[in-house]
Amino acid sequence: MSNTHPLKEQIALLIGIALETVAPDAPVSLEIERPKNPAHGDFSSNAAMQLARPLKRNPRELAQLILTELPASKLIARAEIAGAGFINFHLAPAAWHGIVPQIRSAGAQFGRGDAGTGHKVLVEFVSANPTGPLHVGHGRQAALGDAICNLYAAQGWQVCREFYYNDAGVQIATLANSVQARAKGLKPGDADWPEAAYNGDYIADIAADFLAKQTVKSDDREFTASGDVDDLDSIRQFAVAYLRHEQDLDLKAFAVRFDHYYLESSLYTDGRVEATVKRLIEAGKTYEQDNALWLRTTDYGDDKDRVMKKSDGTYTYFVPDVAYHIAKWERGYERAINIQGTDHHGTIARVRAGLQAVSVGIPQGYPDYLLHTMVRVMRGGEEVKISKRAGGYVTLRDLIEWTSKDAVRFFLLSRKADTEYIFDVDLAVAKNTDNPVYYVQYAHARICRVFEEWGGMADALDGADLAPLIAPHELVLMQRLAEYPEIVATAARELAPHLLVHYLQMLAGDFHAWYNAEKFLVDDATTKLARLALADTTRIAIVNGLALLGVSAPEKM
RNA sequence: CUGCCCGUAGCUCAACUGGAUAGAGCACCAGCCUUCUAAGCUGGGGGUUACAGGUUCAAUUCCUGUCGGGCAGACCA
Repeated sequence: MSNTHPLKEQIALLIGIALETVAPDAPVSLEIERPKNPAHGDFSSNAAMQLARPLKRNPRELAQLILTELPASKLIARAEIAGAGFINFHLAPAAWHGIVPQIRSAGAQFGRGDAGTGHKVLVEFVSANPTGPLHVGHGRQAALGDAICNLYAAQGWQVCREFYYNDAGVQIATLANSVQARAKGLKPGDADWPEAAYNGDYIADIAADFLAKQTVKSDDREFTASGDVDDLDSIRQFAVAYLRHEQDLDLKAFAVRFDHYYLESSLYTDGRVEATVKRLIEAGKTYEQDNALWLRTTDYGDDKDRVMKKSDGTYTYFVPDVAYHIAKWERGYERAINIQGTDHHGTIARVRAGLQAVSVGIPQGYPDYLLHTMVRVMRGGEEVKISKRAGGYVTLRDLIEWTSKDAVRFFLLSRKADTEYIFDVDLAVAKNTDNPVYYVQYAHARICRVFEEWGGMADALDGADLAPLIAPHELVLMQRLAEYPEIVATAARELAPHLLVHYLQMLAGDFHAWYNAEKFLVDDATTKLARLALADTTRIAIVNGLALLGVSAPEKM
């Protein structure tokens, strides 16, 4: 199964043959479009307009020549010239019927492609430091990251889902101090409470478990508390393990899993940071000034040079970041995608500069970044800003508990990453057409209900005569279904799952309209089987599409 | 002050990366249930694509400038 439009390619082929005669030497980028206006046919080509200038001829005349040379095909009902020189193709209904058995035999494979076979991609997302529960922004990352991984896997890529975190920096020290203060019985606001501290209630929970000498186990570590309030190292390790476990629970509730956790501290212990600095110095891209070591990031388009090694001898944060990305490259990931908040955009230029400066063959745009904006939460007409668990922010788990995993995923994926999103909790739990996730799932449930009512075996639909499928609603639906593989491919390429969300809403809309206009389980057996086959095709696209988004497709609602 | 992102119907967003008359949903108005889920569907009004130039057969899309919003701009992470 390819990831292109099943019919578009065939039309392009026909035009290509005609062009060999009309304009054998002129370079034309053969793009077949699907016109927005149905009157303009099913497909259209602007080849004649592109050729008008190089050939110095009237585009409509060229279009006529192309039409004359176009090989005959059963697919095309008629082709005509329109507007400034568009060639519009109206397809025969039988051409659309062809996609139904094609999709049904592909089944779960429908929409998958092999463009990425043999290639490895690493997607880094969430990457929250273990200093508190995941908030809604992490939720947006988790939804985006998981969907993008699914989309790439659907194109044949070998995907690694990676969670990177700082387990030893300033913030972890703050965490340890906060837990220690709680363990000593202090509370936020007390005179001795540390100035830089985390104030959420969860800190008190950690302190209590630490004193009780509990053991905590997370996906990537396990630790038993010493219970000694003066043992800051034990407190730190316990708190990190505790919060990693909390985050695991958050991720589990969201049905997101990671293949690998990567620790910033490991970059120091395994010598990668030192090695990176050495490489940069040897490449002549550094200089010393004011007792600090600087990297000439301005050679690679950055605004100003950046300090790598501070005058106190420690490294700035982007040095391990560069070392980490060299490691990604050396691990064989020819493509790396980082999903982060827009507040990180300042780091892009310097990380890429560092990767270029080491000259180890890393391509210029490595890694890719997908930056997302803030999520605000509305409930009962008011913005929700605080939560019981975390204090200052709404957590991912709050949101899932108020609504559902499916709604949170679908909603957070429904907008381009770079637009701000307002999450409407009331809408997410609504059981009506206003709620887009419900609308799509409901279409699926309706199809399942029809099949239950029918009671036959899906196999009976193989080879069904599809000639009765000529109603406008049916043609629209088949046209929509044929677009699915392209949508998946584009959503992957553009790192834009919202395209798929949008598509599924359109598909569900087409189905609901058809369902309302025609009864499927009619007396005429041929018509009945044809309609059931098309409904089954729709079911496949909805199930496959929702699966890529990490959203379930219930059979009953 | 500088850099990046954004600006499309009253609201929330699309627009196949330069195509034809800029599309959906919400809200508003008018309709549709002896029917496989009305938990749904059909129709209608609503736009100088922030503004001004430019590039070309064609601009919401690309370039320049202006205005408005978001995020950054430490030897912080």
